[in-house]
Amino acid sequence: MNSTHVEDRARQLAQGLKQAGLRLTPQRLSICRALAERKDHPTAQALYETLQKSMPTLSQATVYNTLEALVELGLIQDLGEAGDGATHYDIDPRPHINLVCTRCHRIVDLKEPALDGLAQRAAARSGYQVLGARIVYYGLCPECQHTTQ
Amino acid sequence: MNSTHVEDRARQLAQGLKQAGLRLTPQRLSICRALAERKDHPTAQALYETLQKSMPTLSQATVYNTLEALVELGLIQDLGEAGDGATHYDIDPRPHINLVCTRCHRIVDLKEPALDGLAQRAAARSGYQVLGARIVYYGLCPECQHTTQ
DNA sequence: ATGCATGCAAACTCTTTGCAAACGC
DNA sequence: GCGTTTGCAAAGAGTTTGCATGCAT
Repeated sequence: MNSTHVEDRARQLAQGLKQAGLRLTPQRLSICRALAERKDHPTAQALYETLQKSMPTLSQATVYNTLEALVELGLIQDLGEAGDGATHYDIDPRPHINLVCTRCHRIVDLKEPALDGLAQRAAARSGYQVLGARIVYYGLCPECQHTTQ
Repeated sequence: MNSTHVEDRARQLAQGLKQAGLRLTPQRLSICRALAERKDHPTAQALYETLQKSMPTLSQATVYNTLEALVELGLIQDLGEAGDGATHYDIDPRPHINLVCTRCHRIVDLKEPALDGLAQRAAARSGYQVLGARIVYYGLCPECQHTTQ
């Protein structure tokens, strides 16, 4: 997870958008770069606030639109909300478990081999065309278990 | 899934609330019964609208509060939103796959033995106290795959 | 040059909140 | 009777929308 890796990932996301026929605007590039730099599971608002520092005219709509496009392309995951009412995104599109703390709203990833191929099997059994996954367990993180409130 | 089963399930939910120290109000009983009768994965609003016919003074807050209590007790599942912006609930709390159609917003359940014990293993590996799950694949249902829009 | 994308701000919808009245236990 | 729960309505927050302007290709 060095800076080269971050740049590669940003390029992957941007290339994905381009190959889908979307234009590579400075805003979209910035969003892809911001996503690749993130080590957490940001919300649209969090990305917007971060990006606004270097791009004051950026609008929320652009952030939401770009995230939606990336999700539909399967390049990032839409994790739903984490107890804070806002949708969180996962930069890693590979199937894995997301552990959400409903108290501090932090999310950690967990590699889980049992999930490999599960989406394909589910698709075959149900007839659904599966476009994305949301494998989330929610509860309390180790830290929040030991706090009174 | 006959009417006896529905009544049993409603009683289970109500008993769960009672054992948690919550009072068995007519509103809560109605919500439990409405949940047990459902064969789909309703939103809070959908339940509210259904219940309002027989209980005109019921407030949205009560529906939201009761659903939140049932989720925290692990009696029902909070599936997050299904592409329509509203949170859907699953009456069945056992671990299984939920297939969400992002076009018609229908949700189907899929039994999946690979999920058994997964929550416990994830909890052990991560230190999280796991209180609930949200195992969702989203995509297009067989019907919506064959519609132009 | 063409038409997709952006910015802006208002609108929309789901959900939550506060407080007085009602009622389960 | 006590303390929780409800109802009501307004507030709150995340997200979406519409349209004129701007820019990637």
